[in-house]
Amino acid sequence: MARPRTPLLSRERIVVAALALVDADGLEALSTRRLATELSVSGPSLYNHFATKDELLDAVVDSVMGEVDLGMFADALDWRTALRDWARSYRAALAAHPHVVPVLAQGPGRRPNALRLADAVFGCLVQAGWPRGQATRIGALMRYFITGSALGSFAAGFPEDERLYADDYPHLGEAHRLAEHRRAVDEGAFETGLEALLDGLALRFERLERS
Amino acid sequence: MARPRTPLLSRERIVVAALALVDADGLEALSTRRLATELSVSGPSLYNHFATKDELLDAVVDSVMGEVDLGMFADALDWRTALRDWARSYRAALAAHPHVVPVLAQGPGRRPNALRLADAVFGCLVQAGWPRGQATRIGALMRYFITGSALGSFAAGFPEDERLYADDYPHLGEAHRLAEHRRAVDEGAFETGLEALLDGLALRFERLERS
DNA sequence: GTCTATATATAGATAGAC
DNA sequence: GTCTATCTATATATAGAC
Repeated sequence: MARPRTPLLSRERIVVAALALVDADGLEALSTRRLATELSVSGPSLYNHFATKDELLDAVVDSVMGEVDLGMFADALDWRTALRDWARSYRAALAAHPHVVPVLAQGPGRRPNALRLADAVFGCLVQAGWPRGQATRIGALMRYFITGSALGSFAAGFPEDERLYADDYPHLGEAHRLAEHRRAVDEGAFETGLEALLDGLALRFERLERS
Repeated sequence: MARPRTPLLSRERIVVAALALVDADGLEALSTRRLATELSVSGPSLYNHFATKDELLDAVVDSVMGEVDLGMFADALDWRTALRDWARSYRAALAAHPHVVPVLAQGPGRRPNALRLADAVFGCLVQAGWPRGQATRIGALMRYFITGSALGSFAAGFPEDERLYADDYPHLGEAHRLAEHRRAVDEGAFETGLEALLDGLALRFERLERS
């Protein structure tokens, strides 16, 4: 096939297909061949749009960060409400694409959406009255909790084979039933942890204001 | 070479070398060929000790879980002290081997050390008076926070090139200096988050006891 | 901007000699 | 229990025709 009238591919089409592939079968399933097949083109055609596979992966990762809502920081509510809403949106975006979490947990690098997110969180906290050092730590610890929440289901990690636990793990007698309640357990743990974290931070903020 | 008098390899020697390789260059660097070279044997020799590469990887991952101290749960101090000490030991073990975190965050599976850990944490919380449902959530949310903390450095994720931030990210003017203080930032964030979490959980525990 | 053909590297795993 | 030889599959990427 020669050059088509209108291009078959675009960076966006490629990124969308690549993300779908990663979501379905994991990062290691993202090969240029498979991606090209999915897009009904030949492998080398992709190199007209991305110089290397790494450049493509970067775009895929940042597209996930682009799904995170940052609007709550503009409206300047209190820091606690903004942080809660942001955390939920952030987790939802990551949990929809768990296989990209290990990559994006390496930090923003030069990816615009990731940098925009860091900028918004830090700006909100400083504006609310947190000292810059503390604001940095809060940004970090929130990312720790959220990426950890999206990296893997807690409930689904326990095999459903009841006999596995019986003899050796006295307290795990009901662990084989965790997978059934996967969503409730995982979301309950996230919400409990989020509120506990915010309560703990609020205690520190009160102390700060009194001094 | 024929069968040697004393075996050149053992499961333990292989696991230790494999972990060193993963620590140095990441999970994808763990190939049977490279591992064999590192051990001064030929590739296929490894298959006398592990049936598949997956079986080997499982052993590597569980060896990291074996580094986590669980002694604090036996002495039955208050749950808060035990949880704090355990969290620090857990994070230290994982942070020493960040490349295995995405695998072990998938849950315990059938790995004995991982199951032992889950059993100890859950048992401690229930014994301290937490309802079983709450204890499950606390085990989950602690794992979220700890794996997230060990998955990647927050500080090291920001490029040191000052010009990157200047125009587009008004609040990140000092972000290029984060990498310098990497350890202080990452450990400070972990400690702050850990104490905030424990404070928030303690609030809930008090409420529980009053009712 | 897409194609076919291909270069080059590397992977996990098996067969069978010793 | 280790070896050599090899099978089979798959990867990223380039050259050059159209």
